[in-house]
Amino acid sequence: MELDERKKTILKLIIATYLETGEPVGSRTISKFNDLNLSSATIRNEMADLEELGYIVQPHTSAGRIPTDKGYRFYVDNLMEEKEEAEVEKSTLLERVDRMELLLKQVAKVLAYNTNYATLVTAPNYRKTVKFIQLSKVDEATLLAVIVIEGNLIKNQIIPIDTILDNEDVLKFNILLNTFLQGASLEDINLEMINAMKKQSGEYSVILDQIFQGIVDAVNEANELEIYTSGATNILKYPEIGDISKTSELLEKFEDKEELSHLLEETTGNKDDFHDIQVYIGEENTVSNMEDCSIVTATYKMPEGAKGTIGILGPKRMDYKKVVSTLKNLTIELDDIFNKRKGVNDDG
Amino acid sequence: MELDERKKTILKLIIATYLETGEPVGSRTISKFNDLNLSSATIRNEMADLEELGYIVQPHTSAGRIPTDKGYRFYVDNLMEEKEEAEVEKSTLLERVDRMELLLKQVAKVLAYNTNYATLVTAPNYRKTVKFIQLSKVDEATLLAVIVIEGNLIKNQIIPIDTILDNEDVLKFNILLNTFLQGASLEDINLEMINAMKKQSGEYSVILDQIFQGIVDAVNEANELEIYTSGATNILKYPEIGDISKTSELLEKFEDKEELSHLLEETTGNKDDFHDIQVYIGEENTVSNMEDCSIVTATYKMPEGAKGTIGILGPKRMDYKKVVSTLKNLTIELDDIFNKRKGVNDDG
DNA sequence: TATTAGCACTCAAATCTTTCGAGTGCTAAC
DNA sequence: GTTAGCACTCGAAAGATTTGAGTGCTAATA
Repeated sequence: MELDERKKTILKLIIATYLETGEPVGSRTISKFNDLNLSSATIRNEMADLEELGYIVQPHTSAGRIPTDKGYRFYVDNLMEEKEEAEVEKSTLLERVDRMELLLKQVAKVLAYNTNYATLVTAPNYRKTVKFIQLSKVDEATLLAVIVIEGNLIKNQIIPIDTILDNEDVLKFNILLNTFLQGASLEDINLEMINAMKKQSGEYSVILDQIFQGIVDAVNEANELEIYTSGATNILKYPEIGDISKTSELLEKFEDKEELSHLLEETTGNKDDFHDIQVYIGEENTVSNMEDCSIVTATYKMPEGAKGTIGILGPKRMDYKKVVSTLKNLTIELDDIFNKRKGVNDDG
Repeated sequence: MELDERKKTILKLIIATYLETGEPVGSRTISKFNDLNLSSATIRNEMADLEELGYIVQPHTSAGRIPTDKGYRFYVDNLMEEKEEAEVEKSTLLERVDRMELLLKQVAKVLAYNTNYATLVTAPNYRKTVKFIQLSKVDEATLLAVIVIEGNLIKNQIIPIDTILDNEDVLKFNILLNTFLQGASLEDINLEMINAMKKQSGEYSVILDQIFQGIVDAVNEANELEIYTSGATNILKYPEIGDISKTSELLEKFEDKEELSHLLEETTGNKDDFHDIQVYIGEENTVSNMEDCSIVTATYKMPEGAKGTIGILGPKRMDYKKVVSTLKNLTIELDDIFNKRKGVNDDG
């Protein structure tokens, strides 16, 4: 059965009211909306239909109705109109920063602050290439390798060495490293390349090994999955999770970046919607312990087609309207930073 | 009234039992300890005395006794004998790391893992001096400043510039910067010094300003209070906090580094005990919302007399024995790393 | 045919009642 | 000084009662 207009209106009112109050919504409450002009009895009949169709459910016999996952889904897809442009306060809290890492951390923080939910942001899946590499002699026994990745992700690595090098040696290494590595993507840096470098340099085989080890370590670190989170403690504010042990599990899960990556990886780039905002409601989340949560994700795009994900984790009874519009604005702002202003990812 | 031996024994048994079970301890329970050979009635009399003296209290009329803050204090100061060396499993989980920052993060983590409490570690209050500074040209419009502080704390700063510099210019700046800044403590880097450098360099006044700005930013960042925390979610496991809103407040407080610094700052270097282990019980904590917590702190020392603090935050009903001995071992290990092995703070 | 008033019914939540038992304090005997 | 014995207390758990929001159904109405 298709939902007729009236059923849609009623369903929308039920869900909107429930989102506000968190209490099961009764027929009387709905019948009070003036523009409807229906008695509670009529609403009851409609509600019975909506329940049969699986959009709402009674937590117990003599209670009002609350939305099911299916109900939320219908609401998000068909009923929820988005906030008027005027209503949405532009955040503009993002400062310009040069380093992608800092920018994304900031995004997570601002978003958590604005929404009062837990937020997570992944770095874009762009092909990370070495922009610049610098080996310096800190003291007789120590080198410092600094690797700047495209997007100004910076990795430092202390390399203890046995052999004493003079400045000229270090300079030579720098030229060697930059010749080979500049512009190379991180995946390119393999044994083969290292061997080629070794061949070219000839001498210093032991120390070269130490240096390469350091650089490989740094590169691996740079290649690690980067997820920035913020507002984890907001999870404690979701009363529907209730049980402290459940909350605790959820919180721990939220701190486990490995787990979070699973949460987000399926989301990136499924559709080609405008900013690809997606909502995962309750059981739609494949990760365990998240049945009582919803996750809203958005995709931001970098000039070369690389994409990253921004996610908001909240209770099912989440202010979808606000979250979606906030995310939309944020991704617009981000795209702006990445593309027009030629900021973070400036190739120079 | 002084506590006689028997009262001490009974108090110790009461507290030890309570630490284990978390339930109020009754006279019958204590009378069952063989080596005591006293009836419950006698214990009751003694308990009445101990209560009058303020060491224990009844949560309600017909319940057993639980320790007061004063009781805990007496236990920690006089009754608790520390764990036998044999019982304590050496952690040895600390890997050698070159960078102070990473080491301290690891300390916090290992400690949280071992104790199941929330932990916090402050960086030592040593006079931070610049060990090495390196300016590099990343691309035409961007410089990268890398500053290595004593202890191998590394700060990176991206400096956007307007003027185009050739490599020789950069080299000149590097020499200039290192000449002035190497060995300088962070406090030394003030306007006066910067002006001196400017005078020496003569030209490029605009770009020098940009560079100095970047370096000052990085230095300020390095000078910021550094506190590393771990195991915050363990707070959720303290049942005595109970209320989720209280727990939540505590958790938020724990994530606020500013607040934490207050918590620890009074502790450093009060006494000159062996590793200066201190216990703050309940109301003894001046920070609000922490009345139901205890904090155990220890001091580690660096060769030049700099000190840092390691703290463990747990419920009042905390395993003081274990925590104190764990902290003792850890500080010994840390002192070992800092002093003997000449690791992290190696002056080269 | 759709809507509604009316009414009996349901059931969670709040409140009160009862029971139970661990633990106490006190007294009198040892 | 120690202990057995006993009356007493009071929280926690379990059960009983009340309340009220909400339902479904039926019969009357427009």
